Amino acid sequence: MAGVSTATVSRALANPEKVSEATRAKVAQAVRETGYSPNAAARSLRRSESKTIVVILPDIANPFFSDVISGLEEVAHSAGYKVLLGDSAHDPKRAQDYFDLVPTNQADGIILLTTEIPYTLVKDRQLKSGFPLVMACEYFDDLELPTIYVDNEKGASKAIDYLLDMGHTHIASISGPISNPICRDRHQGFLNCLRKKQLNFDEKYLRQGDFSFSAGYQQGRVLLQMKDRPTAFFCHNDEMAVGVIKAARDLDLKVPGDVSVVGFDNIKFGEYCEPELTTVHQPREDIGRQAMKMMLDILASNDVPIRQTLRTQLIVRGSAGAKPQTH
Amino acid sequence: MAGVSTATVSRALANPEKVSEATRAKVAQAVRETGYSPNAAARSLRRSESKTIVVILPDIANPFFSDVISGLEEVAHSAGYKVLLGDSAHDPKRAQDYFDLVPTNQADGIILLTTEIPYTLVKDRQLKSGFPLVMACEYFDDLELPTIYVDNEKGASKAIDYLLDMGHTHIASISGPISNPICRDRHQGFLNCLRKKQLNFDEKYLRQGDFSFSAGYQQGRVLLQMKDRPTAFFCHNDEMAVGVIKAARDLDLKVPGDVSVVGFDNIKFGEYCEPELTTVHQPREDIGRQAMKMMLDILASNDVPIRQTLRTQLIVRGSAGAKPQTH
DNA sequence: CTGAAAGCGCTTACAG
DNA sequence: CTGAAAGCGCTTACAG
Repeated sequence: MAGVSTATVSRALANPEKVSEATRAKVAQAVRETGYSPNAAARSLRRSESKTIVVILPDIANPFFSDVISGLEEVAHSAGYKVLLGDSAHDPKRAQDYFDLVPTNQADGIILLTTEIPYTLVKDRQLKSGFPLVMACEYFDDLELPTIYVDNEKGASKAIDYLLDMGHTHIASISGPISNPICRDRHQGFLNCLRKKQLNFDEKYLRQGDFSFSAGYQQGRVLLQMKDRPTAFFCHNDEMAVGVIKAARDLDLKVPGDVSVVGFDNIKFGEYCEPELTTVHQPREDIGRQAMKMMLDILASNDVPIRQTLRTQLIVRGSAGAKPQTH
Repeated sequence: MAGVSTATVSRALANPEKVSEATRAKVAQAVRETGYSPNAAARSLRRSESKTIVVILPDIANPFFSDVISGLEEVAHSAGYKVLLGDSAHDPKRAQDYFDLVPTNQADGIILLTTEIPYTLVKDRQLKSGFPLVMACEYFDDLELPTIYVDNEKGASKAIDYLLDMGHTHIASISGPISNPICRDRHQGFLNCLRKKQLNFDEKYLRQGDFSFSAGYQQGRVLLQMKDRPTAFFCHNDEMAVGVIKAARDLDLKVPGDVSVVGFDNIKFGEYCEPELTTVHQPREDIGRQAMKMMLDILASNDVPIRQTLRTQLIVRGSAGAKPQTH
């Protein structure tokens, strides 16, 4: 229709500078009239790239991830990449399926936001050097994977130092799964602070949850019903912290009058609960942006650092206060 | 390696019943040894289908959508389809890009969870009969699009009848954008209930928000500072309802003692705020499942209904109570 | 600056 | 039940 070969059309569309201005105009006109759009499958086949990055996350419903995703998409989009979101929570077979998108050329790389997938899956891929795999938010401690996350030990320390400064000595921890390295780091930060003050940690004050509201509620309830109940809680995420606050309310305990609660993540909702949540902020969009930049660097065969950490920030609101006098 | 032609390998993998058992075994063995995986781009090109469905939603951070997505993915996955999530919120150009995935063969269909995208985009596609487009949760009232959503008018009526039964006569409404048909339906349900009781609606009690926490907070604050402030609020979603509760708290008003608040959607978080939220439940996973089934029906050239509605349910918790005596 | 031609890796109608 | 062959729609090295 433009009176030129398909080769020229291809060039006019993909590398306009390789084509004369007159031809470019004719092609553009014909494209407009016909409503032509290039077939992406054919292009993928020819170029062996899909311009798609898969992001595997444990739970779409967790508001923590939405900001990470925004950051990820921002960078991806401006580089002409699409983001395919994969929820792995329900079964490990799904994670497998998502990983398989790379060898089948449906995706160019994988960004992992969770360690809750079969370890061998990651290990095998990581061994093939050149498999484009980036980890964000969490990490595997025995794998040399390009990773971007927050200094969890320091983050926890900020929360615990704050509670110690308010006089608390009986501090409980509602941790995420202790198999998770970031949870171990946070717990380490916790212990370090106690040690500096020559305080011992009583193991009965440590409970594990799965980062859900209800885990926080259940574990909080158990701890609050102990005869020497803790006067403060450090929770490994905000949803569990909100669960603890509800447990306290149900037991007629005031927050922060009777119990102080500190969360982790700084999700939006923390500003709207009662009392407003004191928490440790993670720069979620930044994590997302950096992770996608790392991925693009890998795909461009640039060098990428193995691990990179960002800073947290203690956000002081109303859910933590002085240790109660009577205790 | 299996000593057969590529045609036979292809058949052994895609239509095992067309191949002898011995051959099938040889192929399977070779696949295992080589780690072969078929190139999806080539398959897409040949079959002209991508087995990918794009879902366009206004805001990934809104927890309302995560359950819809679960339902969508459940059905998609079991039919061998992938789901590509697209956040359209930030700019309309993105929505355009997502729509373009269909003519370029990168996606087989579009599921829309929002009306907040350029209208012409949808209109043009809808005119091309056969363009695989399904709408869920919301709808365009002047477009004949296969749509699955909830009976919003009835849903609102359940909330309002409940408030009227408790003696409230000054009920405020914090609506979503009134340009949104589902918001008009909800408001209509509201007005119908008042009319049945011979009550007039005072327009000053109607405020619009954008479904965010902060919109609920701001509009709630304005309404609660009126001299004849309402004794009850009907909010078009739960986040705005939570915002109103916070506004009441900041003004030293008790919920539900001084003000009753009812939300819409029944998001998880409603169970963890104080007081727990009374709200109208939407069967979100069902909506998702049905929407994806409609899409698969369209792709299989089966007939699909233009509009299908599901039922809501009033969830009574603690945020709404009797009209205060003193008022 | 442009065209002819080859080839990316599948799938499938056709022939045997 | 199996193979040879064509073709899906691009892109790009090569030649002019």
